[in-house]
Amino acid sequence: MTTIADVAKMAGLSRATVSRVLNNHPNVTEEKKRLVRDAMERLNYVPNSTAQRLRNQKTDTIAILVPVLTNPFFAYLLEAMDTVATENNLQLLVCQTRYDREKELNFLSLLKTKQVDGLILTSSENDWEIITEFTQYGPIVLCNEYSQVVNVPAVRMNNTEAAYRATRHLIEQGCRKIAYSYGEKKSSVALEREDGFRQALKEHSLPMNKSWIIRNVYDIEDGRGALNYLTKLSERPDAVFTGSDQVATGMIMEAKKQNIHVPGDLAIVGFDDQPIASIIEPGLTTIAQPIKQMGTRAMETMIEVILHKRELSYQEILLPFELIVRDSTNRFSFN
Amino acid sequence: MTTIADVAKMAGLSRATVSRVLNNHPNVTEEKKRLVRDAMERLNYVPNSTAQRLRNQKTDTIAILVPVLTNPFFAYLLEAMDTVATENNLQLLVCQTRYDREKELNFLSLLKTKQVDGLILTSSENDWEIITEFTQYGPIVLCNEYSQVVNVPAVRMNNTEAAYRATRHLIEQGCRKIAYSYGEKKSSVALEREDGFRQALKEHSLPMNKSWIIRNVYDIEDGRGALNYLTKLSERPDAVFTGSDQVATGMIMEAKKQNIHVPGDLAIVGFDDQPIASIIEPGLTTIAQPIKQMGTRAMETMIEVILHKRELSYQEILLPFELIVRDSTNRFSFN
DNA sequence: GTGATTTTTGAAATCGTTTACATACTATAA
DNA sequence: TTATAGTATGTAAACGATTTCAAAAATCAC
Repeated sequence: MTTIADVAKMAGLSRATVSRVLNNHPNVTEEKKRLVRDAMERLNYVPNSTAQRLRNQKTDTIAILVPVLTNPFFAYLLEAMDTVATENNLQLLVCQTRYDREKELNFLSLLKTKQVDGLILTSSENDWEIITEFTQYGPIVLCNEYSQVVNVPAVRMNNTEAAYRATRHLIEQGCRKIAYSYGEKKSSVALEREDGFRQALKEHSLPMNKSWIIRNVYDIEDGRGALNYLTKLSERPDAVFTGSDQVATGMIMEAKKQNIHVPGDLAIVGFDDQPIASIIEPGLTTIAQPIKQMGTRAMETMIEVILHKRELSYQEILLPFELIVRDSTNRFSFN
Repeated sequence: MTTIADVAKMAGLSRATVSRVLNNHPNVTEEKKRLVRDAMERLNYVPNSTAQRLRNQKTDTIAILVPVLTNPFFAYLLEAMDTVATENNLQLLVCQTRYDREKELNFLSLLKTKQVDGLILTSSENDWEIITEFTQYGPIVLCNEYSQVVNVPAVRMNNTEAAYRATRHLIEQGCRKIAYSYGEKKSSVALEREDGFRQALKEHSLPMNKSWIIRNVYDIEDGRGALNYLTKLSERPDAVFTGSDQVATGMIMEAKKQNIHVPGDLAIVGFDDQPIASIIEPGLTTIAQPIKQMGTRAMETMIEVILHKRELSYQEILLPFELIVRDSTNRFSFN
């Protein structure tokens, strides 16, 4: 491996001068600059970035914790973050937690071991008290998931409000027995949505049947299972508000298979407005999240801290959502 | 920041001994071990991994170059790689090239600058000669994309054969005027598929109309555009073989909008067998790639080199594909 | 108790950079 | 010419770990 010392020797100069050329310091004569550049060229020299990291005490890398890459919501979120990061010469370390507490802890330790300059959390398996501990090792920004306990910036959507609106929409469509499905039990996202859901039911004095709350559903396959579960109940719901378009899609597909009419027998609302929502038939009513904005703002906030040394503290960036109505809830003019 | 020196001081021992405890070296008395561990605990010490990387001359990180994260094909590929990497205590550095030559070059330099121990390429924008140059800086493995020019392992599918089979299937369905769409011009994947496509046409003495070859289509939106392009032609094709389920999906959606019947007016074959292929109506006939296997084998090959110091040379790992027939090409019993 | 052997520990070099400080050189002003 | 300021370069000490080598301590054999 060719090092700065080799370049220095070949150029007949000291390592310091070579380093100065490398970092565009002033006060290096054009002649020496040329000498150094020639030597670098000849030796095909590239600085070792591990050494630079050690010396400069920064990595120019941000860790992003996501549960899974295969959920489009997180893929698009990452894409947005990546765009901003790249523009600012920062690397992204993409970390898949697979909804696993242990894995998440390991990734959080990246901050401790100084492998990354900052960390963005998009979901979380551990208690907020535990996560709070890690804030002493480096900047953390929350995106999507959030908590007031952890004193850090949070970029998010008002999930309570969104769930409330989605549920109210179902009620307005004439649904009276509404089910709710979500993924992680502890997730703030799921809790908030459940709040909004309950609120809407309460406002209309509708019952809240415990067996209509389904947890641990994440993807299309889980959605199919959830639908099967619902159809086996003695008292079936006439609508379901799901935590994800993936799940809703699985439900619609299984409903078709079982000749359950959507929305006639069962109206379905998804979440995220993923491409799939407008592809499946019937089109899926869903909540459109400002994914791109969320990713962008989260990364920008991180950059403020990392690059511009801004102090980091609790700060809530609330982004707007939109209820997209499609046929999966259209009970008045279904064919 | 607390360093190994702090621990050493508190334990009343040397840095060397602390390091030995850290790395489970033999020949450290239980008593000193305890002393060191206590000190680490008290000081909440964690080794700085940048320093370890510099000293050990390895990063335990593999870079994976993918064009985009939002294409499920690459998301699933990454997931498979991630699984194997994690089991072997390796980190993944996910790099989005966005089909950009410059970006790809920058990521390739990660090898030069010793930021990663190895690199897996899943697509490629630069000439193979350029990529060959980088093999001197560290191990490269090809996955999906491939080339015989670069003397490195390649895990892939026989795309020529797959395209041939898909096209023949269309011909067997009675199609005679078949279009072909792909993304990257230089990509080996696209070239191979075009080969297979041409071969099948030739075998059946079918014409190959230049205006039926559509390039630069990647996603659902591009698929819509491609369909619009085709419908505007004076001589329209009666089938299209696309390079991706995303594109095929876009075409189906736009076809519906324009009242073009699939497969009656236009039969469509996709590629990848993404979830979407069985969700859209009509169901999409497509080639199922062994994504999980591809990712797994590629990462395993890399690990052989990194962890077990196996010599790396050209080696082709060919994996099987499957033609999944659905309604988008079923011209005999469509309703 | 002595010498040989083995185990345990520490001092110092190393990985490849950057930078504070010292020094040498150049230019300017009196 | 000399003092002064400013510019260009080099020396050596970081950054935080690991490891070689040597020395010290413990163990063993007689």
